[in-house]
Amino acid sequence: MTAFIGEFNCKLDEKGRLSIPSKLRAQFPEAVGNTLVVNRGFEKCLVLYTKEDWLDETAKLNTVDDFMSPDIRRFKRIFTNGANLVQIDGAQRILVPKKLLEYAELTAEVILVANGNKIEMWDQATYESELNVDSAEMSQLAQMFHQQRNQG
Amino acid sequence: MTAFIGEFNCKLDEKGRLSIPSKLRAQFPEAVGNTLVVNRGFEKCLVLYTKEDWLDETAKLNTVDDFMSPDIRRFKRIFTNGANLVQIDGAQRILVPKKLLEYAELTAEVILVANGNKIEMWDQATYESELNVDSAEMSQLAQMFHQQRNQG
DNA sequence: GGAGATTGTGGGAAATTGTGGGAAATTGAG
DNA sequence: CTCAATTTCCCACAATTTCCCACAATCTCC
Repeated sequence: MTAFIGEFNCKLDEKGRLSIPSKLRAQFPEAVGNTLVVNRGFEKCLVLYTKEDWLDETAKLNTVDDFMSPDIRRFKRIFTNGANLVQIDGAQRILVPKKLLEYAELTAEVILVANGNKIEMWDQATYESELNVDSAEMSQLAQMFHQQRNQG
Repeated sequence: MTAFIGEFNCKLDEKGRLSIPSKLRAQFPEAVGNTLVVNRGFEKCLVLYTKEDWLDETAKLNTVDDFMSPDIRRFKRIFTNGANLVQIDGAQRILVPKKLLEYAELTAEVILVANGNKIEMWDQATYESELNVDSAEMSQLAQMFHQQRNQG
């Protein structure tokens, strides 16, 4: 599995193109070629995957059978529905689909953040408020994480 | 795991480059190569890791699935927040990303402090006020540490 | 203490990267 | 079929980063 590192400030131009910082580009495995997958994130952000990691992600979905419940089917549909293939152009940029731009309310200033095998795309303003925690909340989160981790 | 020792005074030049004292450089395991990870610290400082140690830290995070809960995702984000890869150049320097310089308000005079497998980077002025404790406070802190430690 | 080696500091110049925009190609609507 | 809108491809300029060299400061060993 790929594990990306880094946080980058990028700009969207008026055409909705986002140039991928070379530091990040350099972390893509050879095999990526020029194709990535963008999808909606759970929060108000987008998520970039290598095609391979995306397939792993969808494989995870398929471990739960559609017969199970309407909600399962609905979740899968919504999750899969936002996914888009994007090509990296000659200037290291991708064209982000309009629908997704609107979903994440991306304007000009965008932050790319590595998160395991995913890369999240945030509007700068949104990102800053997401990261704005006081130490009380932080320690609460840490505790919660600790519990969840031990439960599996 | 690496365990660094020492406290060093360094200078940032106008390009934002920090030269790593040879005494510290000598403590890096061979395997480090020329790549380190810088991140924001909880306090107004930055933190340096070897890439390996950083991956170990984050591997813990990746054992918990993102589907789990919003809080999990938030915790991961806050934790990995400003991480950046940096390369050591031919003159034993790293280029500290502007964003992080601003965050820690680093000016010319910088202090590097070893702290387990991390190396903290402080602006000299900030560091001095951080260390400005009287003995009453010190013993109070020690007591608190002891309690927390026994609670787990 | 002095001479040579090593380390720290600064800056110039080349290479790379980021950004913008023009024009051709493609698509879709009427 | 034609026109408009979007997408793709390409080029060019600006900014940043990287690479390199040179000098200053410090350390080490004799």
